[in-house]
Amino acid sequence: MKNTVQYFRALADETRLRILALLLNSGELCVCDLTATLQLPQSTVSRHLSYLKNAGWVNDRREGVWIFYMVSADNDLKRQLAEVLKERLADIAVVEEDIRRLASFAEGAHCA
Amino acid sequence: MKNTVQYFRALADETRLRILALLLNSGELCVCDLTATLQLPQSTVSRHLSYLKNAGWVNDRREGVWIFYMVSADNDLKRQLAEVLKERLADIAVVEEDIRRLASFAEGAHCA
DNA sequence: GCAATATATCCGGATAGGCGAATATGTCAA
DNA sequence: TTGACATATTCGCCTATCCGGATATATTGC
Repeated sequence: MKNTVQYFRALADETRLRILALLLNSGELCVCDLTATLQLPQSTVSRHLSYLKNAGWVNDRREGVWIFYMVSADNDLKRQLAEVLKERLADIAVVEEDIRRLASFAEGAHCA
Repeated sequence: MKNTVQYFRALADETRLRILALLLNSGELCVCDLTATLQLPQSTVSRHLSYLKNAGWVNDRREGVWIFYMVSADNDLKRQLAEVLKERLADIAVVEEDIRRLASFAEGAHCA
């Protein structure tokens, strides 16, 4: 039960929902892409990523200087929720903008 | 977006998940049945019901002295989440016990 | 080793939200 | 109108979590 509550607690925040929407849309992203897309302070983005990781919602992978995050849907509940999020978040205006903004960055050209 | 966050915030608490699991299982229940089943102080149950109502997760209906609560899944997101909850919460030990305890009460014999 | 970049963590301060005993409100029946 | 019961709200207290600037900690290339 505690895990279940934690999964939902992690979803109870606008920034984290935006992050998950972007990751579900793109597969994986590094912190700098997320920071640029969300237009939020780097410490804020990093803190929320750390929260999502602790809650079991994302994994990370280092590649040189960059750390890429991806959604980890490794049980039935998370899998089903991820499906709902992928389908429903895309309708929300802020998320639409985020996805558009992310797409407008040059491919593979991470960070400033 | 604010509504979406609020839906998830309402799910980010063990007591509220237990309440929703019971309501999804039974259709509707009065506060005294919930209090007896959850074995929590009445003020706690009432407070969480009020939270769920504000968040748009439940509706209530008065019948004499009793107030019955039922899940309100009146949009796609809530409908899909309710489906996931109904399927997934039932596996959790605490919820199984709750449902068993509720069933053990005499039918229609509300409250002490 | 040093500079540059990416990421994580620390800090102080604000706010939300949890709890349960006590109390208020609402409804019915006699 | 009074008593009994169901429900809601108030209260003080405590913990979690948010924020973002400042500061650490990688990692890479020179």
